[in-house]
Amino acid sequence: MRSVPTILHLDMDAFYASAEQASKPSLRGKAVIVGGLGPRGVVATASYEARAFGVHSAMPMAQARRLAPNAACLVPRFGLYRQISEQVMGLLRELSPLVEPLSLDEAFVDLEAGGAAWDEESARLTGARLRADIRAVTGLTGSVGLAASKMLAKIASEQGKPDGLVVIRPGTERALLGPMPVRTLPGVGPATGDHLRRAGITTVDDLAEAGEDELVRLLGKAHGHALHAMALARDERPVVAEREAKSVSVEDTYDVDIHDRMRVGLEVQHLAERCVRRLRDAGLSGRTIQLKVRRYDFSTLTRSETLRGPTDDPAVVREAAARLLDAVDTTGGVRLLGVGVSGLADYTQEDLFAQARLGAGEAEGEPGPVGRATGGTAGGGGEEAAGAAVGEEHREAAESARRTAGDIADEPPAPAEHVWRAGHDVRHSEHGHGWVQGSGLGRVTVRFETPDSAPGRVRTFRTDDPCLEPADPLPLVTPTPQASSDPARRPKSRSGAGVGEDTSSP
DNA sequence: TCTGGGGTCCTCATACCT
DNA sequence: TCTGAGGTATGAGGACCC
Repeated sequence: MRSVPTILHLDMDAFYASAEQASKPSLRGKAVIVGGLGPRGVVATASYEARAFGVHSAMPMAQARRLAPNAACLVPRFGLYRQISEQVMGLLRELSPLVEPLSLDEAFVDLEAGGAAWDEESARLTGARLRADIRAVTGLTGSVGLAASKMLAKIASEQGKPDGLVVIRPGTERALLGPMPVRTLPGVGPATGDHLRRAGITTVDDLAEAGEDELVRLLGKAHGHALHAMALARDERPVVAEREAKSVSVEDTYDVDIHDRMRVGLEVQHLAERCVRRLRDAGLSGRTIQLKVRRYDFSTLTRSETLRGPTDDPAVVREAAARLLDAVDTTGGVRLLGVGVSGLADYTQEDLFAQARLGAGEAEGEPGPVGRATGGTAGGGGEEAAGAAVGEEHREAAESARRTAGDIADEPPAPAEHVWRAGHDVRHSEHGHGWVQGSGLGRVTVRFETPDSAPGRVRTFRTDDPCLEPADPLPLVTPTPQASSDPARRPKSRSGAGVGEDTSSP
């Protein structure tokens, strides 16, 4: 393990909820809960104001609403979060080529590899500057942890939350970790935590004292070794920039359990098609098809089948999923269905045909998947990508509406109309930009405000009002001409002037 | 109180091959 | 020809993460 705290972990504070507050002035300082709004929804993120009521991630939304009845509850807008995430990841990549994103709101950076830090002081300065840059570019706050390993950097950023920076000095790790509960360590969840508690192990010190053999006996080889090393603050995992996806899957939880076997079959077909769409969008194909069924009693079954070769053919995936479903008993009803593809390969069916043609005699160069154009999913123009993401959300909204409608009755298909989802942006030809505060009974309530306006006024319209249409999210910070492209602002040089006294250290 | 969605990794059992 | 050991692939399930 290195002897300088030059691994940085960034964790954006209450990311989805903060993004919503930044985009909606009337929600600033208020309890905001982002998550599924259906009867089986759970909380994805709660603002710190909502957390004060006891609301937290993964809590059933119904329970969250009881705890914080006045909170604003919004569905996630992944298009917006992806946009902001790209801005943040861009700032991280200015520091080092070794950036390992863990999710939209979290990443590791190897500052040493990028020359952005070489000792504790330079690391601290770089971390402080990064936080300032994130705030300037996105309007949001993030917490930074700095340490000599990934595990410790992550623990440090957790300690810094919200809106802080914590450095764990090399040499102090064991003393710091020792008294912490075992659940602090990554990879120790509720099940492992319980298991260890029953064995009398509750703190990191207890883990270290238990010894490697005992931990292997309790938890198995891989987990036992890994946990023992972590308890001794040993973590040699490098920051890895490029990680390839290993599987692609889609799943849906239904508002009401599905009992009708025919309907279950149809849903599986739809899921297979959506899964293939995602697979193709990523320029991938896969060999193993997996079906997931969660039954009425929450028991979960998976069935999988490995094909002779990779495919991205919707018919092939649909048929495999249908075969797998044949082997599953769904009497009693199902609450969730999912279809996934793993054993991924970096080419599509068309490539296979192309390769076959080449093999058959068209002896041209460049046969492999390397130079393949993948149709603008990654790295394309920012605005275009954002538009695509929003479109995707609208498609998902329509899909969700279709599902819900299907749960209620077998009615003839309704005429196409907009689905007004809470929190989503809209534009009114007369009142301008706003967001949906709620809808129902043929009415939609809109609050007209923008990220840089004062809290706006609320108006109610008919859901089919022709003046109202869905809109793309507005940028949270109005871009200034030379923002972030000014090299003088870049935290690259070794002569950085002092930045930020807001740092803390344990 | 009633538990999402999209992933990764590990363990254990089984089958097949050498 | 039979048997067992070991490696590898596959399938199911579970824990964990954000």
